[in-house]
Parts: sequence; C-alpha cells; structure tokens
Amino acid sequence: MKLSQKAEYALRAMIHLARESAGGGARPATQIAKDEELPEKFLEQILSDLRKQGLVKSRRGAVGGYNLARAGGKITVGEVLRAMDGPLVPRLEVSAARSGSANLTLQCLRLVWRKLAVGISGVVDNLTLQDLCDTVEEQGAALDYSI
Amino acid sequence: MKLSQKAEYALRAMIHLARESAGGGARPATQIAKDEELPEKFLEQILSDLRKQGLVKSRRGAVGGYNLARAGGKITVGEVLRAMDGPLVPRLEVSAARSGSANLTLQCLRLVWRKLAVGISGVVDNLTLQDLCDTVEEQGAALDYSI
DNA sequence: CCAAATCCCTACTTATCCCATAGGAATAAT
DNA sequence: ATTATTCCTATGGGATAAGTAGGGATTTGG
Repeated sequence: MKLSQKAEYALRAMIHLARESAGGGARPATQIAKDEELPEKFLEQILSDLRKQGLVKSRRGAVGGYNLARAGGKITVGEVLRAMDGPLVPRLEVSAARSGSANLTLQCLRLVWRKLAVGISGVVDNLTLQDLCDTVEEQGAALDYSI
Repeated sequence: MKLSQKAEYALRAMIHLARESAGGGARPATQIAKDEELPEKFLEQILSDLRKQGLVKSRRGAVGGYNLARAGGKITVGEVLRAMDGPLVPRLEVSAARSGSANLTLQCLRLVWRKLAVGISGVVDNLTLQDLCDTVEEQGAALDYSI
C-alpha cells in the first residue's frame, strides 16, 4: 500500500502553491524546487502533468511560473493523488469466470477493495489544500512529529 | 496507492483457508494453489511468511499442510495485508529539520498520512476473514461484479 | 531585435524491487 | 523405504519508478 514518490512530490508542490502563491504572481518551478527541496527537473515533469490534469495553470516566459488552477479550498488531496497515481485502490481485473472456490474468494476480495475505496475516498476527497494549510497554521509549527 | 501482488495472494490464500479448512484437516499448498489459481512456488513462500507472522500453522510430512492459526473471526484483513506489505500508509522519514516553507509543507503531509491511516485502519482492522465469508455467502455467488 | 527567463517536450539511464522459478534439504506418515 | 509435504536459499527476468539531460517554444524587457 504505497504511494509513489511522484504523488508525494506533487502534493508537496500543490501545498506550496496553496500557501505561497495566493497573492497572484506565478511561481517558477525552480523556486518551488528550491523551497521544498524537490529535484528540479523531476518537479518540472510533475507540474506538467498537473497542468494537463487541470490542477495548475502555467505561464511561460520571463515572469512565468505556476499557479493553482482553482482556489486551494476547491482542490482536494484526492484529486492530486489520483492525478499522479490513478485509482487509489487496487482494481480487480477479472479475466474469465473462475472455478467455484476461486470465484467465491474473488468476491471476498471485491468486498475488501470496495470498503477500502470508501474509506480512503472518505478521507482524501473531503480534504482540501486549504484545510491542510489552515490546520497546520493554527496548530503552530512545533507540533506532533509522531508519525 | 498499490497493494503488492503478494499481499493479494496472501489474502486469497487466507480466505481460502477460512472457508475451506474449518473442518480440522491441514491443507497442502499445492491444493490451495490449484483451487485458487495461484503460482505454486510463490505461494509456498507466502505461506512461509504467514507462518512466521503467526497467521497460519503448518504441519510437515505426508498429511501436512496449512491451517489458520486462529479462527477466521479472530484474524483481520489488516493483519494479513500488513504481514506482507508492512505499514499500509506512507511513512514520512523526516531526515533533518527543514527550512521554513518545506517544514510547514511536511506538517501538512503528516496530517494527510495520519488521516489516511485512520481511514484505512478503520476498514481493514475491523474486517475479519469470517466477515468476508459470511457476507459473500449470504449474498450468493452471482452478485455485483461492478468493481 | 536580442537576451534572459521560463515553460515544454522527449528520450535516456539507472536502480530497485517485485514476481516468480528452481533445486534440494528436513520432516513425517504409511 | 517411499511418498508427500513443508522449509530454505539462491537466482533471474522484467517491469516500473525515479531521476537526468538537452534542447525547443514562448514571453518579457531593454
């Protein structure tokens, strides 16, 4: 049950934009990379993907950079993660009908995946970038390293 | 957000044992492999791991095989998945203290991971092998391919 | 127009690690 | 003994993730 590094980087970049670029100006990838300690060229690719998924807007040229495509309160964590990794829960590719025992087992699996999907979606689809910024801000910076 | 094939196979084997071997006799790996259409030698390794984690009991020799270590109602899906894949949620290995912006971002991440952990655990740690068997059995075999 | 800054695209490399296979040693029943 | 099984270790192949590199396209400012 692992999330890709790419998805983590994407989320970090998005959180950065939500916090840092509320004031209009576009933020160059190089600066995001430096501030958030992300590999620069890799981040470029990620931002490009995020743009294609409609999560950020870009602007080229001398004063170019990136911005959230919508307000931070309108972008959920789930959108970001799924934009990078696809579906968040294992999908059962049922080839053909199976024999009796195997078939019952696969039904059990489906049940698990479905419940997992509900649980995970319940979290990430109801959590916006703004929520994150707000919570961390009000908690202060020195709290809860226990994960 | 992907589960390893190994974890899926393990869960399938455990569900098989929960359903099929309630009546005492140990079930050989070869038969599990055949019934559930799992790669035989790979399954051997998986069962060996499950044994080391205390989830199945094995018996060697001519009438040997595997059995659940406890009743199916006492083994959760979460135990099985974690036995194979380790923690189900990304763990943030915080190296050193970061600069201001990166640090705030990492706190946001921690918040996400923590909420995800709660959501996922809430599902898999409250779902036993017995639950799965019961649900599927009472629903009948021809239901709900929609995942 | 020119230079600088930036996004954009594509190909490549590298490393990791999952998935599986193979062969045989230990153990137990008949 | 023979047969059926678990148990252990090593190995390979292949996919995929993670990151690098280089250069083209676009915009701003002088």
